[in-house]
Amino acid sequence: MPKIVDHDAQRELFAGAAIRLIARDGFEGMTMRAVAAEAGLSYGSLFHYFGSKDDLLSHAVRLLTAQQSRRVNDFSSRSTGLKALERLLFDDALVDASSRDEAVVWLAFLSRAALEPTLAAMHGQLIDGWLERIRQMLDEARAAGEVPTGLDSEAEALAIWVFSAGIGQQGLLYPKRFPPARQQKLITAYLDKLRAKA
Amino acid sequence: MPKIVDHDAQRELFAGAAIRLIARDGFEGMTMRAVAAEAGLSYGSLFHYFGSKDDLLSHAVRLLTAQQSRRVNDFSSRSTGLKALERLLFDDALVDASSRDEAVVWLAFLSRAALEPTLAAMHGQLIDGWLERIRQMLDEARAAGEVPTGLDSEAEALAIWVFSAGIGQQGLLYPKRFPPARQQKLITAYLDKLRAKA
Amino acid sequence: MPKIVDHDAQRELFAGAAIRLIARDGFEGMTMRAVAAEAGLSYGSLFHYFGSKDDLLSHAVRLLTAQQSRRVNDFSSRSTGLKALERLLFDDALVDASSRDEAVVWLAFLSRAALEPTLAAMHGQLIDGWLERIRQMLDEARAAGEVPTGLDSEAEALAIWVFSAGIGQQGLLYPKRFPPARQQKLITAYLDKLRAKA
Amino acid sequence: MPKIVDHDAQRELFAGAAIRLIARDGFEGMTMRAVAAEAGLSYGSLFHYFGSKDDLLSHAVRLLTAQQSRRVNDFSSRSTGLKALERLLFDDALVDASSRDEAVVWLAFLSRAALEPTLAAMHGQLIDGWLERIRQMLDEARAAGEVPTGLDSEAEALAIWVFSAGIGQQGLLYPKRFPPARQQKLITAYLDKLRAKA
DNA sequence: TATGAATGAGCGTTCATTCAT
DNA sequence: AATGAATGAACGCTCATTCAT
Repeated sequence: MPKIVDHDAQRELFAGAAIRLIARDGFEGMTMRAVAAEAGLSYGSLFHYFGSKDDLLSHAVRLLTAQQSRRVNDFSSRSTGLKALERLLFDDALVDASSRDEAVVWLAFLSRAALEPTLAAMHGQLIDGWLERIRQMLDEARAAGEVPTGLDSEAEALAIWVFSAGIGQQGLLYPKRFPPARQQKLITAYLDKLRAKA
Repeated sequence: MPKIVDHDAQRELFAGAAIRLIARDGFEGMTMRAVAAEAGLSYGSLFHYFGSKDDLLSHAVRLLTAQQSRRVNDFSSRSTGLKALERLLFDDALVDASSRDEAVVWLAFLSRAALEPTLAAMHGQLIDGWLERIRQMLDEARAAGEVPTGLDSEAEALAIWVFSAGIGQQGLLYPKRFPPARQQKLITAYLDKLRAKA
Repeated sequence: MPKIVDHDAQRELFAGAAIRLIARDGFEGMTMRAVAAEAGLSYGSLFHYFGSKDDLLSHAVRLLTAQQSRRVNDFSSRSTGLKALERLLFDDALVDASSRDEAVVWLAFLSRAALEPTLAAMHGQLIDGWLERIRQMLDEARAAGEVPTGLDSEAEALAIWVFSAGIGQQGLLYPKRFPPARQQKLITAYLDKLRAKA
Repeated sequence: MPKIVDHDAQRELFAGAAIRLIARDGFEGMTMRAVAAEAGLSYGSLFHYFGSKDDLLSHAVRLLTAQQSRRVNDFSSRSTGLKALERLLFDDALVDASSRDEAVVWLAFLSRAALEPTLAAMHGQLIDGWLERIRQMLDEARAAGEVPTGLDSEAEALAIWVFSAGIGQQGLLYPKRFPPARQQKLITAYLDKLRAKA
């Protein structure tokens, strides 16, 4: 009689452990043995759920980005326009103590994506999704008269994205000079410039 | 008398090989054997010049950043104001085929800096140096009347830095959507906003 | 359920292989690869049972000395007095073909103990145990009237120990001049001198 | 014009450095680079004077034993009988702080001699020389009436040798229990037993 | 399905030795 | 003769992966 287990729950258990360890030791520093130990499950069973380390890695990243995507969607549906955009960026791009682990894993992912086309493709899809959300918010803002009618929402979405992503990264790497409050201020100032033109 | 060799030249030979391999295989994917082969010298010889892999790694990063610092200094001394700043950002922040290797290594370095305080400190120093250069250029621009007199050059330097760094990173990771021309346009548009206020 | 193996039996398998190889190649000459091959198991497997070469080494020495200690205890419980002592020394201090490996490993251990305080401490404990056994036998012999009542059993135990240890070592290093028969004769002659005084 | 150097003096310089390093790091722990550094000479020149590490090692041991042989000869020529023997043993077998290095190297040598026939042969020759000196002293003592006329000087020389060698070794390995004074006492007590029979 | 023992390729590092100058 | 750079085999150790139970 097979033991009844929730396959997906076990997978998430392992993936969560992997994320914590990547945040601590980096992608390559994470070992399969350590993941099993961190998850509190046996070593051998890890290979029942993930065929290889790469498999686990990509699942962990997918888990991470799914959570982020869900948050983006939440924001874009809960409110509209520039205010929604600002709150989204505050919540998602800013890096503080609570989001540090995620940011470290994301950076590690980027570093690998620069080397592996497969991961680069995955990265591209995620970016496109986020850009589309931002563009929609900008269109809403324009319709609401918050920003100039001549605004090229696609180009501006790109600019906002790289700006806020850059801010978060610096917040992770150099928290002394880019504390959360400073990150906020930079984002607010940027959005204000958009508004000012109106 | 011993065989006459230029110690520093040999070190640069190895460090250059290391940079190429990091760009191809990542920090951890780079092996000492591969570096020796890439440099065209023997494996054992590598350890005459670098006591350990970490030693080689930090020297390679230092070489990279020294080159970047030198370029920044060149720009800030050769011309002045916004024009100088724009050329600096074009030359240094943009990522195209020719600067791809450097950008990959830099990203790998950032990824490690998120885990190791020593590298984080090194990163902080480099950032500070670049921020200072940008601030000086902004001050010159203000003195020349290119930007509003009320401009907070320190805060704006931060914004310019994270923006251009973010652009370069996306240029590396998603060249299809962020080709060099698009990167240029984004930077130009950003600087124009500064000017527009004047 | 995992493959069922006797963890301790595997450890002894490796430790036994280590002892044979130390006897052949010395402490430093023994390689982990050779131990695995000698034990008939794979290289990687060795590191499941011993975390490091030092770990294996100390376990091997411990195994050796445990066997010796057991023999000493056997002797001191099976018979008493000078006769017991003589048989103990014949069996334990003498070096012939059958005990050569043990003696070589022991000598290698001594050589390392002269350099490493940790091993020196281990050595001291072993010596103390053996000295105590010999002293007890001498006390028994004195109680039985085999040796003079004025005998200082502690000092004499020391003398007997260094003498028999010295003989065994020469038996190992110079078997032509110190064959087992000669070693026996020297020990017998020494003990006779004790008796003669009675 | 070749530089005028004292070939043998350079060799002794290296050999002396080797002995110090063996005493500190063991036979295998001694590296050729460290020897050159310790001798204050260049690495490459070491190989002008010694064709290989083994060559250096055997020369260092030869230097050590030559010094010991010289001392033994001195004693056997300067005085006679039991008194000479006692002084010889005090001076040569005892291990105190000043002779520790020599004793460590000697023990390392023994450990290797157990593995290499060449060194074992060298060891045998040295032993034979020392045994012969002791036998002569015993013969002198017998002629002088210090020991019983029935004494088997050859067998007794063997006994004295292994006893004093054993004492010295314990003095090295377990100085707390075998301090120099205790070593002396044990030797004196042994010789007294010889005399007592007279 | 679950477990952890078994495997061996690959890593960074050391080092005696050789060799060009 | 003197120097130290060059070489590569060998070492201890790690680790993802496989497999027997």
